Amino acid sequence: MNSAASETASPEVRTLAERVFQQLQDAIVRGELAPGSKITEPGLSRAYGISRGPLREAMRRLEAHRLIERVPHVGARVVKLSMKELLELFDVREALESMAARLAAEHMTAQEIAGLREVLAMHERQADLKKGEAYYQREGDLDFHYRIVQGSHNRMLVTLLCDDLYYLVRLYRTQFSASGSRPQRAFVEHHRIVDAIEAGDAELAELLMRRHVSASRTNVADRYAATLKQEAEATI
Amino acid sequence: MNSAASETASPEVRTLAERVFQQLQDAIVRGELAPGSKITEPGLSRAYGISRGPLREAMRRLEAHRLIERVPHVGARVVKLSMKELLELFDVREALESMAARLAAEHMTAQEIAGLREVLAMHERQADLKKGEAYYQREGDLDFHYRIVQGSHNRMLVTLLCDDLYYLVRLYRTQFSASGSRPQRAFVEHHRIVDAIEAGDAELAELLMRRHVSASRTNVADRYAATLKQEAEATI
DNA sequence: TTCATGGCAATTGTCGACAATCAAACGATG
DNA sequence: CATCGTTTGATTGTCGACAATTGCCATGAA
Repeated sequence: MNSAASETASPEVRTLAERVFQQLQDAIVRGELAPGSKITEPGLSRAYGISRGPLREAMRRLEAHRLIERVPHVGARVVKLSMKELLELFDVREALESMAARLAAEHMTAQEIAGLREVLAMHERQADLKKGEAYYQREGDLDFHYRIVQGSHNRMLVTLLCDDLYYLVRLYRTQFSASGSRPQRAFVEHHRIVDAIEAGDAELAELLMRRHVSASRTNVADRYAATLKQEAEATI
Repeated sequence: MNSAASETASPEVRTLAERVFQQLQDAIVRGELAPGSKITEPGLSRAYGISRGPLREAMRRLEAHRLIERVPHVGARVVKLSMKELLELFDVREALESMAARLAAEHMTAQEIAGLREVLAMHERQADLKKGEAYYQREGDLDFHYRIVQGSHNRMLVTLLCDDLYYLVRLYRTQFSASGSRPQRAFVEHHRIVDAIEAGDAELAELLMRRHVSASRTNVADRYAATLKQEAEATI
């Protein structure tokens, strides 16, 4: 099939619009394009060395994924998540991911469950080695949730969460420079969720995932409140 | 502001791409474009009298809304919902709408609740007058759910359900020529949900909505199974 | 008859240019 | 000096044309 492993890397990025879409998506999620900053078509066109045609299609897709906001005849800017919208996102995640956990408990294969345990073990190892570095762990956290969603075997759910919402979650982590937060408790909760899934206890898996996401939500909200308070004290 | 009420009707369809997007969306949902049929850019370009540029952007948006499926360098065709995907859609709706009901019970204003009761009363009147005609009722059913989602005051939830998934629901109703189905029970369930919302009982509202959507799901599945059986007998 | 191969037509992807629209800078006027 | 209208500059929306890729069809060989 493929003689070498180089080439254009990704599996099927046949079109320019597709490639520049992924590049822009990455740039936004990684914070290289500042949130709220205005992006112009001629500017990006020059920066990426392509015409405005494919670029506009890429921007349409970014808009559909809620990574940029467009106003007709005015322009587009990178989304700037407010705390309100972030909490909204958590509500949606709570609803969808608890459903995903329920379906995962019903449909996940033994092989998929084994892979899930593997991920969990790797997290534990990392937590032992470098206790401070929360970055890898956070990426791994997303990987954990990712696998459960995939385990639901519900294509629509997978698309919604993995293709749409998870990019927003990652975007939040860069925009709010989300620090680690409660690793031990999260580990325990993850373990219990996997146990429930392995036991085929759909109701329990759903309940635990719901609590897990909800706890994460309140944790974020508390942290944000603390940050606000801290800023207020600093300006006194 | 506006001297006459004619013009191009819709409030802010300033761009050609926006207009043709809505027209295509309507045509697909209403079944005028057969499901599974291939749509070509030159064809639609001629049919709607516009260039391929705006048309491609409209098609990108249709793809993002899962109303058409595109393959690079090959073409696009109108989605053809399978029963599996339809049941998946119901699972997602169950998760999101139960959450919406919970939030609605917490955040809906007295005015919004009054509007909801109005919708319910209108349904009852219609059910009394023309008992057979289920079409209006089905549209009204969507209106009922629509208002509760809006009442959640969660913008992300509103976008997901009203802008994305409800078009798929309507598409299913045309593609499967979904007949009325269980009007009385649905009425009762609707009433109880509104009661719970008005009482501010979030947990109950969530539970009732979950059951409501779930019951609708099993109803659809049963009907489909009956249809399959009927077809099998016809071919004997 | 069936399968492989080559060419051909159609469609998609991409580009550059023109027209419509908006935002801000500038100047005029009360 | 503030406010409003005008003008200018840039950006977005739209269009037609060219290049690249795909699928089909005919032709020929096994």
